[in-house]
Amino acid sequence: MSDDRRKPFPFDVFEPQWQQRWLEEKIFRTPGPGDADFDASKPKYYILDMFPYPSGAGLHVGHPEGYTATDIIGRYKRMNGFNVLHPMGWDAFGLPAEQYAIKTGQHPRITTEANITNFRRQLQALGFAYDWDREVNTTDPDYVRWTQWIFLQLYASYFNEETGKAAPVTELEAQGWTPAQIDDVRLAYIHEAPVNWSPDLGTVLANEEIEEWKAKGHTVERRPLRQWMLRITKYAQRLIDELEPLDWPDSIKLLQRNWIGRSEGAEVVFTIGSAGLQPASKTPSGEAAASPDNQSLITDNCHEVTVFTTRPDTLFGATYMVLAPEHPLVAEITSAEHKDTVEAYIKQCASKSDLDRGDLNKNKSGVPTGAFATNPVNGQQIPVWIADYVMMGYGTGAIMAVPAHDERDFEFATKFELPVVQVIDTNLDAGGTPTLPSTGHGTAINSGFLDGLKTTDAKARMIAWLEENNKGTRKIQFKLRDWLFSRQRYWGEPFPLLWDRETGLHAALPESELPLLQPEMEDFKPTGDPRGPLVNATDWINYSDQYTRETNTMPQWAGSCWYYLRYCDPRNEQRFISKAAEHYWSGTSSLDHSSPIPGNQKSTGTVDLYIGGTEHAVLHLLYARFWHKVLHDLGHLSTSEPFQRLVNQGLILGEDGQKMSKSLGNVVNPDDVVDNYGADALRLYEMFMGPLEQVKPWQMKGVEGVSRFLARVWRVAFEQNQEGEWVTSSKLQGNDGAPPSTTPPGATANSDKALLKVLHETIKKVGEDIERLSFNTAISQMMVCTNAFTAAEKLPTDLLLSFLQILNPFAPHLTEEINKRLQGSVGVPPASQSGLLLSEKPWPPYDEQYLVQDTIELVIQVNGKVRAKLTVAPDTPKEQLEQLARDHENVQQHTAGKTIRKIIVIPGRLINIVAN
RNA sequence: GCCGCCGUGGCGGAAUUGGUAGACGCUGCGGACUUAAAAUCCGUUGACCUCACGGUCGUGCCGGUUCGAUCCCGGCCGGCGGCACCA
Repeated sequence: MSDDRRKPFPFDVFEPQWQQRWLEEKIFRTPGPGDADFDASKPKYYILDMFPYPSGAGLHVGHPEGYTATDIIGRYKRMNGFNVLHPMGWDAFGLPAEQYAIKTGQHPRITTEANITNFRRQLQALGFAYDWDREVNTTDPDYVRWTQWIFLQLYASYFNEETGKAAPVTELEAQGWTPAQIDDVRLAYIHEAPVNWSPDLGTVLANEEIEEWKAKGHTVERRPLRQWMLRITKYAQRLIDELEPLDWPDSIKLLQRNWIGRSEGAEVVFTIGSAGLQPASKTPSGEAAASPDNQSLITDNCHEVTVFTTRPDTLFGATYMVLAPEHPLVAEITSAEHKDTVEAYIKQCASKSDLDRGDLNKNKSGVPTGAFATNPVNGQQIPVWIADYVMMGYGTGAIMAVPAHDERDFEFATKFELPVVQVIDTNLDAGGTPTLPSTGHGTAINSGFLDGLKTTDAKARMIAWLEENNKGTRKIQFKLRDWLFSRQRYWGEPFPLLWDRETGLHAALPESELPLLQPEMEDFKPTGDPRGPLVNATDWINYSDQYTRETNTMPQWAGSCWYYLRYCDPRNEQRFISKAAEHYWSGTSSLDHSSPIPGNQKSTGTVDLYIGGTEHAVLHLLYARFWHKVLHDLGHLSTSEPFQRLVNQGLILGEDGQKMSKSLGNVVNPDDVVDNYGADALRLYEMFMGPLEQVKPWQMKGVEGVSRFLARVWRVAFEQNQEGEWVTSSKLQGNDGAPPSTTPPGATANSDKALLKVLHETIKKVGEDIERLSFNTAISQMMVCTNAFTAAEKLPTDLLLSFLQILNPFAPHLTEEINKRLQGSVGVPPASQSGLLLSEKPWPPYDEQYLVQDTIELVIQVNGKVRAKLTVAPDTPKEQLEQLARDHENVQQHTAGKTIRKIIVIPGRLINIVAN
């Protein structure tokens, strides 16, 4: 087919040429501290994309959305004198590569390399101004080395409760702590607990990952295993508090806060009579003196159980107690007559999948243990049940049930006919019987010394009472759990740890032996052995006569937790990042100049602007913050947060308004769009679709629209001659002999004045719109300007050159090509004189003098409705405007028979006549 | 169920501080150029009434504040996202 004829301008020829030149001449190389051409006096701007996982499917149109946005901002900041760090890399470890390798028998390194090559080609075909010299790959041995080094920092640290910071465990050694005691506080520790084991994947998964893999059809079950954990819970409070000053969307902050799930309340200690005992005649036991945290056996017939509650003020309303089926005390307190039903129930719960346990929450189940607990506040004997609506993983795995004021307890109490005692009056004035359960605040009743107190005061009073009487303590509880950090995979960073064959103790691999890479293996299929496939690498495991190697590997999150740091100093062999690079790119070096960019003034976070999808709102962004804080505490980083400003791009839907998916056949391939319309058109369309953060559907007709716009820009500069060749447009007017300048000349003719006005309005608006990430309106304004240029009979070339300069960040290929082709004609100096590319030139200033208007249009309203329009000089006095408005024919018609009460004049906008 | 976000023409969207609703683009319609088509260019395109001047309605629905509300407040309806027995 006549493919060439369809191309409205020869993007297929010049786009690859420019991409090649940018690469070969390293136009977008970013010098940093230590480089000969580094200028430390320049302000820095660090703009970051969420690096992709290089899947076999290649780039998706969702990728270039965020990448184009950052590219525009990066190029714009560069033109404004910033030293811009805008890097790209690969999050290349991961289960899909390993699964694919198992299926095809090819080593994951080979497929990963092939995928990266494809991704790099696709990104380079879009003309992004990355500094490819800083490319980072998480599977690269030089990168793995420092991931493992950072893990060893965590391993060798503990959380000092007094300072609220991480510190080396050597401090504790000096204080005479034993190895076992130290292992109890390490930020990286080994723990045996029920985990999410996937038999067909042959690995454990983090809680956060379960859904993703289940959705892909894999099974996940609970199974107790020994796993490496990271003590992120120690940072729960700081992860909440230090979120506050960040320039992140409120919705994402909220998501993180909810995920961390802070609850204030109290722990309350109940005593439970031993198995078989019937409720004793009221004997409030006051002699328990053990720590409330310690649910230990006190005597042969007496146990203590601690519960967590956010409503200690309702303690008088606790009518029964529930333990999680997995609670360690269940077996001990269960009476002989209930033993069979309790054991059967526990078994039934264990076989339930997580899904069932969640789905069936409408229908509560449980069985009594036969034991009774003593309510510490009134000595009442209350029955102890077990039920799976109480979970072992949160709080203490036991609750006091207050059915009158908790929906779940109420439902349970109703089903099993347990007593309900109201202790909060939520509508004192109304007087009627309140509908229970009532979970709101109110006034305490039936509550002894709390009666009459408002909920907030009652809580405080009860906590004070509990603490005075050693029956409980104030407690802050978090939903966040420690991070399950080990995986039973081949394609991940091995843990740099050793096990002593004799003592069974673990130890760090010496730093000098990093990186520790996986051994070459033929077969890394899941073995069913929960130690993972590396267990089969017998030579590799045998470290020495004394030590064997740890066989677990790290999760994919490990590499993405710190990649933004490595970009600052990617080839450093001495450290994960040099001090100088860290300080400069974090904006904390003394050389850093105060900058007018809001995000650059405070140095809370290293990266000035981070753009990516919402899918990482909690996991990656929480993990990276945690690692950053540990490294900060240990003195390795000067900032306390990684990402100062965060923006989430909205999902791009298919043309049918549904999420793109292979099964729906609505997936748009970026390569096809580039082939048919060019890279500039794809970039521009993705920015023109709508606001960056919004979810929006793809429309191929819209791509054609922006392609037409680019063609119009091209035809402002060029026209086709008889032979069909593109030659300089006859409308372009060089200012003969006058020296070329970066700013347009003043108005030389009346016809130029309107063009100058629209150009300078455009320069102003596009700059402002880039700053506020409103790319769609910036493009809209550039279309307005182009339409004016197209309509003009004659156009001074300087105006076009200024326009190309501001369009360059959006459509870099087209603009460079036009600029180059115009050199040496129509008043443009030859390339030999001004060799700079547009991308290397400064952003043009706009001139206020061209923006002033001779006349303005005012709207005249009568009672808020537009009745007339008025064209006047901008400085027309108010009195005159009022008179003009009154005199207007149409206004008089609408005010006839009415009295004018008031005239409101909004300068430059409107006049509103209030009449009735 | 709880928390959060969003509802504007036939479609994507604009209106930046409460001040002309619908910029810009797509689609549709009419025209120019062409033997014809494509491409390009010009005009038009919220609904309704009117020959016209002009008028009425209109930003999910109902109400409020205001000279004036897409924007602020209260109550509903619908869609999307997150969490999901978190005590």
